[in-house]
Amino acid sequence: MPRGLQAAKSEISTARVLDAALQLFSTQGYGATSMRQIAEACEQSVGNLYHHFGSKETIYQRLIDGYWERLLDPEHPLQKVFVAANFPDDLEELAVAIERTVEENRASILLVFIDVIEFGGRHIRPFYETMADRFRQVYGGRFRELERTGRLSDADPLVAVMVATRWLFYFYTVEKCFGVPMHFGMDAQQAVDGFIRILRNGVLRGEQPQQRPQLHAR
Amino acid sequence: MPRGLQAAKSEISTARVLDAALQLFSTQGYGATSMRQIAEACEQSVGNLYHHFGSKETIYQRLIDGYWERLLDPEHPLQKVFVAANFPDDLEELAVAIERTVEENRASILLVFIDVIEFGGRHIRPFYETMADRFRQVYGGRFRELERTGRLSDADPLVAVMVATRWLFYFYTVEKCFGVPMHFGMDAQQAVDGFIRILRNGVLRGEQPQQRPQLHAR
DNA sequence: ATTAACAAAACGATCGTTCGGTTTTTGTCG
DNA sequence: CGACAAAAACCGAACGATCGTTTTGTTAAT
Repeated sequence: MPRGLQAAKSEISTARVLDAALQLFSTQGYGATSMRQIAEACEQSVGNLYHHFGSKETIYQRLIDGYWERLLDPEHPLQKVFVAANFPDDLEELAVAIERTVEENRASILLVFIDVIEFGGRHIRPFYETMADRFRQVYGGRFRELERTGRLSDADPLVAVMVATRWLFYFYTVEKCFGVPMHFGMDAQQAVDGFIRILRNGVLRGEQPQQRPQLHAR
Repeated sequence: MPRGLQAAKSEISTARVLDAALQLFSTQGYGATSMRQIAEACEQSVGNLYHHFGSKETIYQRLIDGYWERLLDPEHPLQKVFVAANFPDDLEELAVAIERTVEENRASILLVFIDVIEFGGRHIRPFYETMADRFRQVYGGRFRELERTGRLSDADPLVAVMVATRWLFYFYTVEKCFGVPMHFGMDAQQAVDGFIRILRNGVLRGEQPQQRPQLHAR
């Protein structure tokens, strides 16, 4: 069945191949997963996989690209929270969006760590650079008006958003992807609620302006 | 050379083998690293490696155990900060201790992620359970007295310490181990200083008691 | 007839591990 | 001390399995 002018209607289910590969890569790593394992899992011949994908790394790259596109889609809940940019009032929404994102991309997120270890981050680097640009673009402008309201303390709001985003993302990643209790036995909801509360008001009583010790020198 | 009554005096440099293995595992993953690569890197024969270690996984296990013991050593800077428990005044010291810990254990920390991916966290789980116990033990008692001073807001101090510790650890891990800009292009010192400031005082002006929106339902 | 889709065998390389054999060290007896 | 078995250290070939990929061929759609 040759590819026609309309959308290619190939016999093989590409999605099924990618699903199988994702499941195997994310639980064994890239190098430890074989093409024969992938072929067996999606009930295809090894030869046919090479016919459609060309190489093992291409399959892996397709998985990374898919995750990337899903996350950068303007329709994605996480992007909507970013665009709305109601920090710090939207912290609960941010938490929920990140929780769902991690939940729905468990395996893909593990690919990120696999890439860092086995490829030196080669496949994911452009993704995070794009994210950083978009981030500064959205919040950079937004915060100039936010600062004028006088609601924020003198903490750098850009740092604050980064702190919140990364902490939540990492917390849910450990919680949902790693399966290892790396949070000192803390309960998830308690930890997230506590984190948000601290983020807004700090751990010290706010009546008197806090003295700020000199930050450590380098 | 049979092992005498005194400490075994083996010819082979165990440290050299482990160093080579750590370097390879941490840059390629476990499954993608071969015994022949390790043997070549430490200039030993494959047979001799099996004579002294028995299997590839044993070498890996020894590396995990070594990291564990280094971190749990009461003389380790990080443990000293934990025992002193001057939260939140010691946040700068905590940051420095964690930065140094990550710096000096770059490769071993990558082993943790390798374990999560390729072994489902089998080798590292007991370690984090021990950490959690010790953590609650130290800070549980400490915070009962700290709360009586009235300096802390009503945020759960145990959550606060966990938040701080994990955030710093993860931040420096990404910074020093991953080599990928995952922090939205934020500068390291700026981010850490900002984080500590936020942790103490929050991002909102503290004059009036903040209204606390209902946390999201599940 | 042409070409994509698919399957299976084959290729050279490499995997973790074992094994046979040699070298080196050690403990013991004369 | 020297001789000598026992044991550990060490090496490299070999084993069976499996790796990513290619090749060869057949089937099915256009």
